[in-house]
Amino acid sequence: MEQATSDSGWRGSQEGWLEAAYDSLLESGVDSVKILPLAKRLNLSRTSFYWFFKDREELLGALITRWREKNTGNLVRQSEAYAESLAEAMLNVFDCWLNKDLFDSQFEFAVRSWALQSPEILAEVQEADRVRVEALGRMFMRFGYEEGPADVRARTTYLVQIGYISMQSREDLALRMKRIPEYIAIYTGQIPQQRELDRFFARHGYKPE
Amino acid sequence: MEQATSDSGWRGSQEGWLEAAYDSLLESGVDSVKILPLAKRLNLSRTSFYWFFKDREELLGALITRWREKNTGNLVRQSEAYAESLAEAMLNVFDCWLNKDLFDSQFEFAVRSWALQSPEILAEVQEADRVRVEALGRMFMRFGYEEGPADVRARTTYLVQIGYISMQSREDLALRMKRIPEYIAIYTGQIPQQRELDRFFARHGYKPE
DNA sequence: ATTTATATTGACACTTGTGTACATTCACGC
DNA sequence: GCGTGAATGTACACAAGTGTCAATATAAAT
Repeated sequence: MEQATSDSGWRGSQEGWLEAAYDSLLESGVDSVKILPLAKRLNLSRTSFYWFFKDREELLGALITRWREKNTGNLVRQSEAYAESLAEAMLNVFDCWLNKDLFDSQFEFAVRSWALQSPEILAEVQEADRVRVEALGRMFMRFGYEEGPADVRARTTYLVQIGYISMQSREDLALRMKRIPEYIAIYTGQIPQQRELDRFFARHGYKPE
Repeated sequence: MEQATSDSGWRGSQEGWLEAAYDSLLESGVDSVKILPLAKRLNLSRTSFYWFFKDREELLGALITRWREKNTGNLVRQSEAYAESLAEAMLNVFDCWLNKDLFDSQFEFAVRSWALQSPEILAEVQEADRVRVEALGRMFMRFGYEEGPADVRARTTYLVQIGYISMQSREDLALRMKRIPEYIAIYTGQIPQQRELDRFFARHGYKPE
């Protein structure tokens, strides 16, 4: 009979292997996503894997789908969210950079690194970049920018974040928050209102001194 | 007796293996830098490798040294070069982004991806980031910025470029040149002088319409 | 011609990974 | 308790990589 996938008494599951693969990908890159080590981690026999996935390829495909839906999906959504000013709209986008549920930076970096050794993944990443920059460009245009300048500003916004991710630096929340108003000013040419910042800080559980 | 390393009648050499390793690293990442495939590429026996290098580790170490000396070395040099205005100084830095001899973007990306699977490389990359951002920060300070704002602007400048590299996009020279003045304006808050731009365009062999 | 340092090779022993075939175990419905 | 399908495990065959060793080749110096 069919079985609810979770909590069915069995030790393994699609999700279990996928989660282990995800962990390994983030920690050490695609080449570490090998069935043998995952099996050890899960305390399962290596070959048990093949009950859930056809082969390694299928597992890697599942990882990419997960990445695409989470990161690109949420970034586009945030860039389209309601806002009264450009600064507020930008702060909506910044939610992504501070909330792991909206945008998974480590996942992002791991996938971009993966692109180096796989043309298919490279195509995926470049398509994602295109979609994201276009979404940000539309955001600037909603607030009165012409297409050209909107594009350069969208790129600056996006590239700084991709660069930041690529630096893999682990700065604390306070330091990052302190820099936010200055970044907003550079990207939008606008000083954010204090109440906009307060709302932003509040929803990220940050209390400025 | 001692022998000039190049053109000594032998087929292999330190440089030969290193060059092959470099090519493979840029094409497909560290995990592709394997002795067996390199040997095939060089039409040499695999084991011949061990005459020039102790083991794979030593080869990878040589790659890192090459990267450090080239990319970090030149970026720091360019940020310290003579300039009459901040915009001109920034254009000196931009030389790096347009001249492969000064800054090797693909190499940079490959090394950053490598950092994902090796704590030693991660430490190298983070040290490089620190050194580079500090050098850029000093450049802004030379032109009157206070330490705080100089740091944020240095970061923006640097992060956009790292982000650009991370996008692995292959845009043509004309498109990139067209965006330069706007980027300079965003980073420095200054409009570059026409003669500064002309000098910059000229030294990169670009003729604006 | 002989030596010598430099370079190359094949054979060996080892490790880590893949995927298939077949047998076994387990939880549950009847 | 018995069967059934879902899940796991064992055994096999294979591929690609590492590094060591002893044997051999090559160019040049004497």
